[in-house]
Amino acid sequence: MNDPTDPKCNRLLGALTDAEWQRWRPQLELIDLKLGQVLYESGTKQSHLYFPTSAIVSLLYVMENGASSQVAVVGNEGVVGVSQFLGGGSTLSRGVVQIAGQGFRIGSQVVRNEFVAAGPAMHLLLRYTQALLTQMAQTAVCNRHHTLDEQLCRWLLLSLDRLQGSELVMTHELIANMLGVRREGVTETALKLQADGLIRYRRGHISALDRAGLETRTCECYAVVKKEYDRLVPEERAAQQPGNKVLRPWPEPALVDARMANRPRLVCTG
Amino acid sequence: MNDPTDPKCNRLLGALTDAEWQRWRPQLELIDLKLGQVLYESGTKQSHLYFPTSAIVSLLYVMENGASSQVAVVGNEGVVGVSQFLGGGSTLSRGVVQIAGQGFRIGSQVVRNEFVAAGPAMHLLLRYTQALLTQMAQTAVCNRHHTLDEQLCRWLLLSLDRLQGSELVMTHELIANMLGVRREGVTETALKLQADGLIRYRRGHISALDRAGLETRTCECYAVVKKEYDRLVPEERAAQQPGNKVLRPWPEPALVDARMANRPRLVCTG
DNA sequence: ATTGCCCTGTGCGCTATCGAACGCAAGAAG
DNA sequence: CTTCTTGCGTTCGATAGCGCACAGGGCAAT
Repeated sequence: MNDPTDPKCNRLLGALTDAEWQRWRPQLELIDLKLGQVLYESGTKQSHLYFPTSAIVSLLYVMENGASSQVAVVGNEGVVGVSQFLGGGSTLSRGVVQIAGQGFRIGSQVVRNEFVAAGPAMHLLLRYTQALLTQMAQTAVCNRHHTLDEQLCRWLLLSLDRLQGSELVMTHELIANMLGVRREGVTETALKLQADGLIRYRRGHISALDRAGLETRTCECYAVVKKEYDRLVPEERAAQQPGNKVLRPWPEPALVDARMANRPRLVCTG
Repeated sequence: MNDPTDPKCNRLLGALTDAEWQRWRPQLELIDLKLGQVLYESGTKQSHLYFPTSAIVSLLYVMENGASSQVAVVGNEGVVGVSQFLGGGSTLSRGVVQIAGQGFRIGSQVVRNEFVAAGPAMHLLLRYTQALLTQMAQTAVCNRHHTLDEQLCRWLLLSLDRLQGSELVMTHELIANMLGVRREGVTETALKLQADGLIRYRRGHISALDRAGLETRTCECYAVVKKEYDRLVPEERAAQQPGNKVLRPWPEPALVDARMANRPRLVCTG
């Protein structure tokens, strides 16, 4: 914990077995992490993983309107860039140095090598795990920045996607528990949606009448998460068709551009 | 997507290679998932993973005061119980059936077998990933339910933990960006903390004077996440000491009991 | 048919947070 | 030294969501 130029004071590097340590050691680079430095950008390829020793890194989500929220913080107990070994290659957050200091970086490939022994099922499950991470992070940001109206629409759409049919058995009270809000708030919003012909409900049954309408009312969170699931978890049986690579490491250019657009809120001073 | 008794209509099961499918198939059990059924409880050992086909499962966080929030939703695109293969064994959320339907379950060991080929470094990284998941989930809940005062204390403590020394270089504006709140809100709260002698600051430098005091002012989220990190990521070089098992799959009984206490908010009807 | 429960609609006061605006002063730059 | 940037303190009105309380009505069990 004391000498930031000693890799072992990162808790993960310090916990490696001797054999692994010998493999990794020659590849580790000591680097200075400057305040505001961006270690990776949302949706872009990353070439290294970062193990902070004395620095602290924030994982930030930045929304379309420029508002941001931290979803996690990484210091000497962790590593920045889990998407490198989970298999997604990129992730939708941004890694920013919050407290200047030092750390070590290592080429992604070195770490990926520790994962090659396992089969495709494991990699599939890990990509799913990354999608789950994305969903949780987006939930955190959504809870912070979006209105109940938007969130209810998001929730309805998420549920409808996982359903055949368009009716769900669900009371306002239960929805309120899930969203973490008051029951009355759900009632009020649901009334608005019903008045506008988007949904209809009766005592514990909600029917979606106008899916497209719901999509216009929800926040970006819905589409962002859905897109990431589609990227990370193969559609239907695509994975079994010959020539269809299971691992598609980078997102579509459109997504990258969209999220790169609103970058300079925390400036890169390094 | 159509026949809920066909395992392949779960997107993950459907994406398995033939060899894996043959291994898993005999172990898969079709089960009915009833509304409100609890698939796993916060902090407890889980024996199976669940692959929904027509059912939908909510991952809920329940707080000490009984308030709850969904942090993710799992349908036929995913699996419930990632902590089984990430290595933590348990997780701090609760899995509740949100829409009744069907799904398949499989013994945890079958899935874990897909992970045995890899070395300890991979398992270490995966346990860290689970800790990261926990942090994100807790952030989501905290954003929903806790006051700015509590959250600022949490943020300060999280940063202090990852720092040597007790001064951080940080402006109110930057903190506001991280927490996703207004700068004025941070100023106001910081003033209160300073008036009470917990911190002191001057133009971009914040010093913690009374750590214990900060801990009494923060929400449960801080301690919960810290405890989970300590459980999942080995302290210092403990992992290299002979006889010290790296994998400690279950949490301390105290934690289990505390989180079991406030269970019956979504009742188990099944 | 009656009873009773649970879901929904509504109203009211309260608080935390927002959004915008402005003044001040510390400290860096010249 | 002066000047300028940047970070902090404060105010004010607006608003979203909270907590509570209660009334009405659908639905099921008896």
